[in-house]
Amino acid sequence: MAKLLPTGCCAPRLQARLSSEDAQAFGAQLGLLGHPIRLQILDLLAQHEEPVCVCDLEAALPVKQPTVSHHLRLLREAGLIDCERRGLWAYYTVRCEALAALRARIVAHLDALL
Amino acid sequence: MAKLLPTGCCAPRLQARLSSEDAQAFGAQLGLLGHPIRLQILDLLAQHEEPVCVCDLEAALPVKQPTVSHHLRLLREAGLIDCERRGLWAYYTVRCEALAALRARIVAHLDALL
DNA sequence: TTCTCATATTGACAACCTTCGATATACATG
DNA sequence: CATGTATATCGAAGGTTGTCAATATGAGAA
Repeated sequence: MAKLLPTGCCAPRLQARLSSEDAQAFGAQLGLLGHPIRLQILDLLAQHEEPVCVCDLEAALPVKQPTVSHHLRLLREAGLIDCERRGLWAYYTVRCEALAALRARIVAHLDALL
Repeated sequence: MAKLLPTGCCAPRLQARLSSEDAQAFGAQLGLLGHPIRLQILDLLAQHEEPVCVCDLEAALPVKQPTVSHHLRLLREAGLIDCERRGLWAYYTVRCEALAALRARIVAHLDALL
């Protein structure tokens, strides 16, 4: 008589609810958020109604200007912040709607795990 | 008379609500969550009441066994999952309380940005 | 004990990320 | 025009992370 459970362990066959593509996309969003400088940038922008310019961000952060610009670019490409040029200066603001949407997505994903 | 605004731009002086240490810690938690394989592992564990063994996870994931073990270890060290050995097999479960606590922390942080 | 199997760990390599100096771009002013 | 300033981009160095083959560990079976 053949063995019924060749591997010996229990489960019938696991299948992911979360596809690799979805996991990739969601993971990328979480990963983008999961960086201390980017978190601090969002925090600095969020605590001021008025747009904040790069030199002020640089002064408040423990990294140099090219690094600030780099993270601002990533946040901008993710749609989480907006940029507006005024003369020499570049002023940034949080895109509240985008952050709220991301928040909702995160909450939904986490709730699916409970 | 001295120039009042040496740099020329507006803001008085920005100060982070979020300290570098807090940003580091919170970023690390988000970063841990922000990986497709780890998201899929949590999803697979969460969708089954009963503990799931490593070989079943491996079969459902697009990476080899040592990589699965590696991510399981990270999740375990973060307190997000529990491990229980039964004979040859190792069975994993999500720690719902820990996930719920993480969820609450994330929601609180994100709400502070809106 | 010896064998086998499931999982963990090690070690090496590759891929990716972060950072910053140097440089480019763009705008204002003289 | 030339000069100065704020920000963006480039390019390279260094560090971290992900992956897997090989090996170790530990438990059950013979």
